[in-house]
Amino acid sequence: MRSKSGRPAVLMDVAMLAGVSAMTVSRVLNAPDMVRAETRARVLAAVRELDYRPNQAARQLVTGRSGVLGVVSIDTTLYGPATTLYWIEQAARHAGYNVSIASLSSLNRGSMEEGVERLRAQGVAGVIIVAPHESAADGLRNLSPETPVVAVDAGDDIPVPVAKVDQRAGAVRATKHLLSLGHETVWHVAGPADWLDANGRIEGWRGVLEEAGRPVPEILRGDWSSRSGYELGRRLVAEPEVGAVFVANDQMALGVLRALREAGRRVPEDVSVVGFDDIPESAYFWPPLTTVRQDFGEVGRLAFRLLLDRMEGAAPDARRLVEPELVVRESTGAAPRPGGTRGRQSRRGAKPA
Amino acid sequence: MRSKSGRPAVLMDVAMLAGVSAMTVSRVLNAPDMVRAETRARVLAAVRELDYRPNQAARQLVTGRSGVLGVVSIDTTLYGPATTLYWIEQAARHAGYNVSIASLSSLNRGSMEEGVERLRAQGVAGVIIVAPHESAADGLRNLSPETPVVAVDAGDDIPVPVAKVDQRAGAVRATKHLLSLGHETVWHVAGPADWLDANGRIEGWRGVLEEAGRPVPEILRGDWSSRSGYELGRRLVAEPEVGAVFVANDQMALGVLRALREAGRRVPEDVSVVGFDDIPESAYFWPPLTTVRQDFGEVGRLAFRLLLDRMEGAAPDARRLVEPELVVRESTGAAPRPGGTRGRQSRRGAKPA
DNA sequence: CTTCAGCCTGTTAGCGTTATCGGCTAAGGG
DNA sequence: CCCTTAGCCGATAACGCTAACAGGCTGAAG
Repeated sequence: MRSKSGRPAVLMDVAMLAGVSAMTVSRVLNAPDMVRAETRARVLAAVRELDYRPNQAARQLVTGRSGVLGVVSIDTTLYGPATTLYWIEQAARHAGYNVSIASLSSLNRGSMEEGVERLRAQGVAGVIIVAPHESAADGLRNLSPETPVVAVDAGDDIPVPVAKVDQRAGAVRATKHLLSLGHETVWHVAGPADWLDANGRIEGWRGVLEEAGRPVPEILRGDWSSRSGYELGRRLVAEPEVGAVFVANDQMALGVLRALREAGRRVPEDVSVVGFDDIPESAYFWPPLTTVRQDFGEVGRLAFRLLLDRMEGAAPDARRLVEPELVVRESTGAAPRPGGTRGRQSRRGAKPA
Repeated sequence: MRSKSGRPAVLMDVAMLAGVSAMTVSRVLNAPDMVRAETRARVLAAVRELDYRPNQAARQLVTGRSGVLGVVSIDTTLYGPATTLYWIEQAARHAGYNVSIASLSSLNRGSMEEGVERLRAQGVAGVIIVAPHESAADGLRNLSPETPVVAVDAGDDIPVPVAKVDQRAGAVRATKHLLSLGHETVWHVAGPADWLDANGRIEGWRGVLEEAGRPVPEILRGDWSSRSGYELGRRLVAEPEVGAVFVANDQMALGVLRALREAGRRVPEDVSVVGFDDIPESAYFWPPLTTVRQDFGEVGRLAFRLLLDRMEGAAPDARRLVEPELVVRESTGAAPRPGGTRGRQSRRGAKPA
């Protein structure tokens, strides 16, 4: 039943209906054990009768707790950030928190700080930052410490706890996989220069090649999009000796696959390709893509746990890594035997218009 | 400069530093014209000096306005909802609103109402619902009208304004395109039964076929995933007469393409395929996918505008459609001439293991 | 019977902000 | 010269809730 008068019921209305004081109603809601069962039942009945909902603003004003946490994020349209955000929200809800978001449309020097500021003005209890950029890391450094903050996929040199996938380890696995297949070296289509993820993958890839004493080809820079993967792929097919490519995400890998096919290079017979992320579609690429799976869900949950620790004033050391996993499908295969029977002809110009 | 004592500055601190009353400070912040320029300057200086930030909870408590709006959404991991959410947030921010989210993990009868409830308890000024399900529509019907609510992609028979893409029109375009290419009829791989989008697309598709007097093949139900598209695609290749397929989203279309290729059916020579959504990757499928573009950004902005109207008590009639657009790429082509020279051999069993 | 502890409930006083009204000053009109 | 008006500012009282303390009641111990 709705409130009798127009306006929604407040604590006092419930108290009067139940014949108790306002304080008792408050207690029933916040510390039920402290009130006698019979009284409690009467109050609860009144609550239902009036369809009473506590006013969060008033509660927050007096307790200082808002029960809301903020997520500032870059481009939640991308699969990774979107998935991370989703799982943060799930975890937060189960712990009784609501989440407010601030999406950054661009990432110039101050926009991240401004996002945090907006959330803080809202009175959030804590903030999770999903903006794996170098420049975001900059912004993080001069953040006032009043509000607990944790970051997702940020660098190691920032003053807040970080939940991240071990990008380097993922790249290492991808590169070693390719080497173990007999390829002499591995080309790399990387993400944008200011993305930490992109750089972590470069480091892992380069490390393996150097350690194995292999030549390190020049990096090709993409922007995560299939379009850029395609364009870079066309540059790759111009080099007949390219036999293995590690692409920094699955979308770009899709573009690379297409460029390869258009040039008449077979995958994996002529060229092996590894992606990164394991988006749900990549198992249905042609051929199904070997890639490195990132568990974004785990990252989201971990980030939330770190924030919770932080908000409860727990040890601030926690800074953990989520392990990525190589999932081998059909886009990688043994290197063609050098000088083998099957000529590695570069069919330049065979590309259909 | 931070506040001198530990705790953050409040209105009164500013007032004392500026030598005015609290009320004057409040006015400077909310109605600057009402205070003399010289006083205003003094107050503003004090605000900066103390790094004063108004307490939103207190403000909300007294004004009743929160400046926050809520979005309840199903699976923000999907491209459509994620993009819509992103643009809602952009629009909201520019209008000075913050946004809180409530993601639904499942959509049983009450979960949507519960999501709205959670947001309302937070004191949001309005709610946008992104949950294009039949069951969501049910939940919408018995929503108390205290908080303004608008929906995205909902049915026409619900009591709130709706911003949506004209799914039917999109399906009509896709189907007519296929028919105009000479195909006798068009198969349809649909989305889940309780998704309104899925049903709108079915209606458009069926309408065109019936109007043209063509046979209406049985619908194949998927779940939006590439995996389901693949499985359904394998059912399709078992029918040699399938020459044109309209798939309800691009991810499933990817799966269908793969099943077709595995069975040795060429696209578009043997089978034409049209998708829906135009995700960024679909231009790089093999072959590039003909599809129907939905402007999710426009939908998000429109939804926000409708909500704003609603919150300001404007006319509640506004219920507008965003037009989808057919983008023709290379996955559709002329139907093979019936009984033509090029045998339409169904190479069942040619699928590589 | 008194006393004291322990449980339950009520009273009071804010939390930080804005609405409302009223007062003060200075300028303008009669 | 007084009265009005406009412009600016201050005092006070909410907004709805909870923290902290102050009782009242019960039953058991002395």
